[in-house]
Amino acid sequence: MSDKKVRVRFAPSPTGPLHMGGVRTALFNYLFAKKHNGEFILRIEDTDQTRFVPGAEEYIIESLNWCGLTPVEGPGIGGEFGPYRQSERKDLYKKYADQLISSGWAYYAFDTPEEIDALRKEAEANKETFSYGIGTRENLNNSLKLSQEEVQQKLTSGEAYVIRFKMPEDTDVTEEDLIRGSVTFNTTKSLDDKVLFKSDGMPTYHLANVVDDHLMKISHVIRGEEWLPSMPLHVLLYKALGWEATKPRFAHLPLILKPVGKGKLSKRDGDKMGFPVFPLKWTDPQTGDISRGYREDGYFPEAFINLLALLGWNPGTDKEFFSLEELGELFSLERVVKSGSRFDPEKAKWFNKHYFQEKTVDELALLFKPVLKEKGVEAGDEKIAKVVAEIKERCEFVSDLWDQSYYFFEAPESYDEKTVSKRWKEDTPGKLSEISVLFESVSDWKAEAIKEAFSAFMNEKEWGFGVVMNPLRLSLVGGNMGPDLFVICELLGKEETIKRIQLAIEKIG
RNA sequence: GGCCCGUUCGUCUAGGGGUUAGGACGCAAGAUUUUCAUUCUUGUAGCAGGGGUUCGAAUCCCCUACGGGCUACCA
Repeated sequence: MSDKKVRVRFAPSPTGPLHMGGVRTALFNYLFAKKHNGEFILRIEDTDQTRFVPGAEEYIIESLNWCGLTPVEGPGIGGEFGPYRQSERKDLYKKYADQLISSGWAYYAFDTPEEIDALRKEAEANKETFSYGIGTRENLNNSLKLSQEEVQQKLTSGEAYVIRFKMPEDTDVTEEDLIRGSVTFNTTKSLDDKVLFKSDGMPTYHLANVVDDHLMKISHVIRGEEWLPSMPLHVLLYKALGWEATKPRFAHLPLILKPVGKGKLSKRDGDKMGFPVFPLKWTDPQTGDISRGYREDGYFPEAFINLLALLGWNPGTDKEFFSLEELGELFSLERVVKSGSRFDPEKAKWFNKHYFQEKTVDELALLFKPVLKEKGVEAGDEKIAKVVAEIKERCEFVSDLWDQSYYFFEAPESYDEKTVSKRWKEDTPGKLSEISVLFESVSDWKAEAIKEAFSAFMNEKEWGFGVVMNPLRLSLVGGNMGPDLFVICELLGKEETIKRIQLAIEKIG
């Protein structure tokens, strides 16, 4: 490996919200940079103006920020290799395309999209695939076939053209992938003459990405496996442009697959199975469709990062929880697995639960307050903290806090039917009435004291604890959930506890 | 179809010639909690198939099957 400074880039296209697979690509780039004291750069690849989606770039940047993957150079940040939006670099690419033409590595092609489409359809009808390149280019409408005069005439008359790469014949292109090892492609067998420069004056991804990586001194190209088939084209482009000596190293990451079924993870899977596939909530500006996000679903960014890091990478130890900083110290491309990973939403929850449990009661109480406000509940900080302390361990998301504790803030409106039929006997109302009388007499309303009084009373009456405790819980909570019964009594307060017992006797009967 | 990449418990993975094939999620059972959850313990389950190479193959090679990606004037 060369000893030049490590500079990596995350280069998304602003065509919509960033997929969690994209976030993982960004993460691995970021970690690789951290590991090697290098630089992590954001570059927006917006060479296709027809696919521009308003808000997508902002979404990408906000997502990276939420995850803590902050670039050192990029749009809105600056840097000495800017601009970092390809649309703003438009004027820069043409000269490289021209250079390739004069050196014989590329040519003008005047075929219209309709003509190519027709050829494609024709081939399809014969169960063949049309490929513009070796074997077909000599018979098409381009500067290889046409005379110099004809080409010149078309050019000066302003006829639309594209510039295509002239793929050399029968050449084996071998390149070392940092994850997969040596990969070889034969040009004649698998490569066509890709368009480098479009008729609208913009470069395609292939040209822009090679030119920018070179100009931005990118040392390592770390991207998804879907780019592996175009690696030989890019390698050849570096050669054709005379940049072989400083060509970056390549690493192609395995894909994230659907939890069940075939194929890579898509937006639909999330909708279908009830988990987010995007880091942040996204509202489609065209259709108004809403896609849920990890952030809005209550995941902590550290959990999201942790689960993403372990999807396709592991440190070779049994350790499973890592901070972003730890990951930056441990990461290596050698330990990235080669095969695609199925995403498991259950394990994602487990990661969040871990980080949830690691939060202090005060931190969680702070997160809980806005939820309470939204529910129209007024409660003092002290009570909120006490409640959170009691129910924390049975929650894995901030949203669970309310589900597990609403009865501390408002009396149950209904009683769980199963619990009623199982625990509420004929003599229950009578027993509970006696308990409420007993509670009236408890002067020191603390869990310990209540329990003591209750136990003494139960022993004196020779009643079974379960026979009374369960319906009592039902009266206070509305179900069979919650922490220690006497703690609930204490937090509810004497008056409210007795009120709820009487309410349950009335309502259940 | 063509090209390329891949294949260890249901899932994420360790292991890279000699291992009782290890861990985690999930699931199940037990313990504990006079209740629910937590927690703890135990269990469950895997080298895609077939040929080689070798004293010995999950591990190296080949074939097959299966999975995945790409095959646009999209990235």
